[in-house]
Amino acid sequence: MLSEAVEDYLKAIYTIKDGTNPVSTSAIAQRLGVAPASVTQMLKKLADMKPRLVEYRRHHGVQLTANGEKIALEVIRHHRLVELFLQEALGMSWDQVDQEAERLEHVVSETLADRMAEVLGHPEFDPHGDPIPSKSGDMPVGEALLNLVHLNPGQEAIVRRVCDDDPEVLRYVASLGIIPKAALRVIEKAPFDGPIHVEVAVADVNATHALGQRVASQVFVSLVGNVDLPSPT
Amino acid sequence: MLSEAVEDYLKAIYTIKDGTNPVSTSAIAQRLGVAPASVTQMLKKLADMKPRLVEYRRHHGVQLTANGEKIALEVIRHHRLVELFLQEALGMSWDQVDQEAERLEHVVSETLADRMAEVLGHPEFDPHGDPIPSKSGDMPVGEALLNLVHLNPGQEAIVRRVCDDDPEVLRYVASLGIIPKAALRVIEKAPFDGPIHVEVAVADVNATHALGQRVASQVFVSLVGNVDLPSPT
DNA sequence: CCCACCAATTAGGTCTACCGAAATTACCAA
DNA sequence: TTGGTAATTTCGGTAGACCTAATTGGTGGG
Repeated sequence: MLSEAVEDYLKAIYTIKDGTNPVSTSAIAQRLGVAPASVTQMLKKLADMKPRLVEYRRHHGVQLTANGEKIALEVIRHHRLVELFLQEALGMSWDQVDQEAERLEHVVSETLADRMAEVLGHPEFDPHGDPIPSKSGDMPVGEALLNLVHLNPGQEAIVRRVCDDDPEVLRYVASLGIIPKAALRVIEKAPFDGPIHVEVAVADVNATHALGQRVASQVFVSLVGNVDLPSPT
Repeated sequence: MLSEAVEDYLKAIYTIKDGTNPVSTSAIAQRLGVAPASVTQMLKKLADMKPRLVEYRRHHGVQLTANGEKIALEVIRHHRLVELFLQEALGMSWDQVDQEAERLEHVVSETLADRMAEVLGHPEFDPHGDPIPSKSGDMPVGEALLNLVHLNPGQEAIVRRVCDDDPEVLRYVASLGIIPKAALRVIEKAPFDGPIHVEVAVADVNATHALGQRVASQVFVSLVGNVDLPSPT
């Protein structure tokens, strides 16, 4: 059995990586809230494990090996299944489930994860809209998503994902009706990174809200219907 | 937050203790599967914690303080709620839930435990018949229980608890219909610690089984109806 | 009343995962 | 080509929890 620390590092590397570029020591340190020196040490250990979990070149970052990625996906699968289960089966709010899952992901057995997946009907997305890897390690691919801050007035979209980093933000946007599957339309977008006014349908009533940049940038959507104004950057 | 090790020691002390006698170092060592030296070291630490968790006198064993007992009960509550939840909500078999709960008990938050208790209807006993402490730390008291090996031929009883130490045994006795609430009657008891023949009602059909001492001693019952033969030891 | 024996403790060491400070490396820019 | 700088790594240490081996303490049998 791998330690929690190892699982956390693999997960961090997986979620940070963008394309095939190696991931930097400092990015991992920041993500995990540890000192860069600790990361270097751990990366050396991961690169030396019997089944090599990462490809590591000093001063050039790391990449997961196939083995490492497999484990990262298992941890992520557990995390997201737990999140969804806590919400669906136990009625916990979506701003609580992430931190709970952060601890549970390491101790949930494979058979327990399978039971949850079964009960939930082998779901593809967690409460925040993040994809849940299948048992075989395949990530469901949704449509390409746009950040809400990049929409222009008049555009209509469906909320697909809300970044789960900040529980406060989650609670706030949920109170506005901004959760995955919700429909919204951009009414107005103030210049100079000003607030974005969006109209959201909540219980048959449309309400408009002004979202600051900080909040809007956490929301990802897919466009729907007619795309009015192509964005001039 | 207390470490898992601390929680495990407190739980062990609580479950080992009998009456008000101090618990011995070696008993704890055996229960936790660690060396006695490790226990001594940990007991000193527990006795020195800001809120004292145990009363410890060198060479004379330990006792939990009120604080220590409170924490032990919380851990046990989490453990048993998890066990029951895994069985009820996820259909896991009763021989699997203990080891799963062993890991989950340390990472389940208070609010998650409360949600489970709520969903389960504030249950008083776990799948093996062990009492689940209330949130305020009260242990439900059932009837006084007898070990199955002490019953005499002709006596009828209800199974109340099966010791959860050995999953194999759990699986075996469950296959015989011996689970909490099941009714049974002792048919015959071979001398010299020989097998005990019991009749168990399973799905309207009565079947009799011969249980060895090892197995029977794990089963606890409460007598029902007329007590025929008082036991001559 | 003493001693031997067993339980318990002390002493010294390992392993994991952290840290801060000091040294090193990569890389860009003049 | 040569710095300078920021990112990384090395180095020496800490804390927790465990171990083995050696020692000490309590106590029941003689």
